[in-house]
Amino acid sequence: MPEGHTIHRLAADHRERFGGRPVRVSSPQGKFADSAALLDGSVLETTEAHGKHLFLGFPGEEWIHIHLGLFGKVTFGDAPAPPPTDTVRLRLANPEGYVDLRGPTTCALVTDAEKQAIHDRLGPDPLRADDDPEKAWRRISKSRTTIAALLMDQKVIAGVGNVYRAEVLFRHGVDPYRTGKDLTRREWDAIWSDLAALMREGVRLNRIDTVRPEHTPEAMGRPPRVDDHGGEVYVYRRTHQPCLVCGDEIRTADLAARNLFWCPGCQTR
DNA sequence: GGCCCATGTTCAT
DNA sequence: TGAACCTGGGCCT
Repeated sequence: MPEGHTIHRLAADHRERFGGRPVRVSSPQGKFADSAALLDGSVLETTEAHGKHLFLGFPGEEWIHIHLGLFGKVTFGDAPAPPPTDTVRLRLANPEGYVDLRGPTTCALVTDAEKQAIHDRLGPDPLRADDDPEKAWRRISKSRTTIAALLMDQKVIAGVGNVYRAEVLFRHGVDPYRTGKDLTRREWDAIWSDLAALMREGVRLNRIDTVRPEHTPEAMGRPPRVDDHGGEVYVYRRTHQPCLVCGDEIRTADLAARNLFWCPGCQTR
């Protein structure tokens, strides 16, 4: 379930449960074993998220760099920690609890300079208070690529994934196939601030909800429904279902090897 | 048990 | 553009 909100939430949860104290570090699965041994028993000093990248900071400006990819999962639990299964890439533990990381694309020990290089190649993140949407606008406003593809490009904007991409375009009535060049400054500003608000709410609730109160099935006089991925959304994975707002059939298409979802009735701008 | 799919990214062609 | 990588859940037989 990894879009940017998940990673920012993980940064906060790791800090709260393990920050400021020594942690046991291990890699039952083995791929991170050498680095785990180096860090074992040292203090987790800080945590940070940028887009979908998570950083756990240890003394000596050493960081565990984690990227969940499509499959990565994190499980927190209270002590006593159960014996780890053989897919646990990283386990952190202290007397109160543990956290297991499975299936990440990346789990590596990096230096401060290597961490900085990662920040440098990422675009601004709506969840990082000091990040500047202007940086993203400079690229978008010059690009002939579709806005749907640009929103997924982490060099342009960091943290947006397939769900937020689909949902924010719906909420602004924007046709996903319009190009970056064609977007107005006003539209971009509205999209950025909406993403910041939606994703902040995503961090708080640890799920993606994008449906405005006036469009919930209850408010629209329709039967209640449950999305199969934990949040309430307008278009993501709702192919062939009627749009909550206009009733048109939600469409899907392949775009750059990812599934795109949109409502042809609402997204006409 | 096997097959398909997924909120992601990188590398080879 | 396609394959590869990392894992688990759902659905099929």
